[in-house]
Amino acid sequence: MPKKKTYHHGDLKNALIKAGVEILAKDGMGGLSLRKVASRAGVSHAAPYAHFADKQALIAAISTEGFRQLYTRISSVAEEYKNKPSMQLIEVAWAYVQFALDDRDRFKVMFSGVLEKEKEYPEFVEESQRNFQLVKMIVEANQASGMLRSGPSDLVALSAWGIIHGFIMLLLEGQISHTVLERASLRELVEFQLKQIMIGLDKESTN
Amino acid sequence: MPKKKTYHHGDLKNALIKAGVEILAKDGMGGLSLRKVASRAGVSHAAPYAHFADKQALIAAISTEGFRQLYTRISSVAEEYKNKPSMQLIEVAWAYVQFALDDRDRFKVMFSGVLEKEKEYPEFVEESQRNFQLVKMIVEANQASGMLRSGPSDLVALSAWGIIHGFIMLLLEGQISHTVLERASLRELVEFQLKQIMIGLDKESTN
DNA sequence: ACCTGAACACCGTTCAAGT
DNA sequence: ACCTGAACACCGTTCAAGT
Repeated sequence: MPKKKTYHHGDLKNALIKAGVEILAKDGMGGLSLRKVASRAGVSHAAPYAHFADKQALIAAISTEGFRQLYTRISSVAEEYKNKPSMQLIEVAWAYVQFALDDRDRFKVMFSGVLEKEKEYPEFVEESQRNFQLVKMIVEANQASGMLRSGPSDLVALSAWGIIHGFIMLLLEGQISHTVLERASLRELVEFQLKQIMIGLDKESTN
Repeated sequence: MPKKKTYHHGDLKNALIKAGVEILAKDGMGGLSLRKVASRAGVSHAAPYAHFADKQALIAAISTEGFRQLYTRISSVAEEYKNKPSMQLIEVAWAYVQFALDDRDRFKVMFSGVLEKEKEYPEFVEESQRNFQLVKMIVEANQASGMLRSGPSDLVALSAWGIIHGFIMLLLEGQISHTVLERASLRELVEFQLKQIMIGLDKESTN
């Protein structure tokens, strides 16, 4: 018979990332321990150290993988609405909000400073920059189609990203007041936020 | 002679909050342990449990105290620029940014979901809502003086807060690209962000 | 090369006991 | 009422050893 299994996995490294994402979704950041991740992947508590220098390195890998998925989703929505300039920005923003809501704790890990010394993880930095470049390109397309004011595209991209990112952060933190959330759907709130920086939309859109 | 000291403190509860803030500033969230806080306050590791149900309760108290200080700073700046409508919003936003930068890790604790089940801490909820009400009032004053578009003041307040909050979060997370940070000062970036939602400022302000 | 089991220092939390 | 010291379960990390 063939050698069946080397020890446990062909690819423990990715199995650990996957286990980490699952634990994050179930138990949140407070419940994410390296020992639990190892156990869920079916190996001893010391096995992860063959693939990750420490807990931070696993968190970096989880974040990096998250950025890859975010890029895929955002770029496919941007492509889909390429010929509908009036909707593209809003749909992209909405996809970003959904990404955050789909997996709140992974989003927090990516953006809330759980990962310290992020500079030490070049893949993490690269993936996060790739996402910003994408936003910048989308902003440039929206400036060309007259949906956004002209101006340095990286600064305008920062505004657009910031306004949606701030909204999500306040939302995830439960900082958005009850009365606001009762009056409008999340989708409407996102549109209202974004329309603040879009051109020719000085009318109120929500009451 | 008088009884000298009961055991150690007259007010261990506040001494623990203070010790927690100090450890947070020095060692960050990862270095904040209840045992270290107790030790810094000069008591045994079990003493905090006489004043806080658990570690989360101490974190809630630290956050609540942070919101109190934030309110004090924001409202005093708003008062100071009450008769200078063109500067008020920018100065308030700048004070918010400085508050975050002064004590990055405390800010993260307040806004990055380290505190789970925040609903269980009524003082925390109350202080955070008090801050939002303040922003709303400032927005209303700015609408009255023609600096901000009309519209439901709570939604506009959410936009203004969101855009600055998003900027800070991206900044603290190191997500703002090198090239952007080289071209403009933080102060200029904050102004650029805010001018996106202010009236009659369609010109570019930064190059 | 990849994984295990024992070991160490540290942590959150509980509890009986002391004043 | 306020605090201590011992105890327990859990955690991150290291290391000698096994295949």
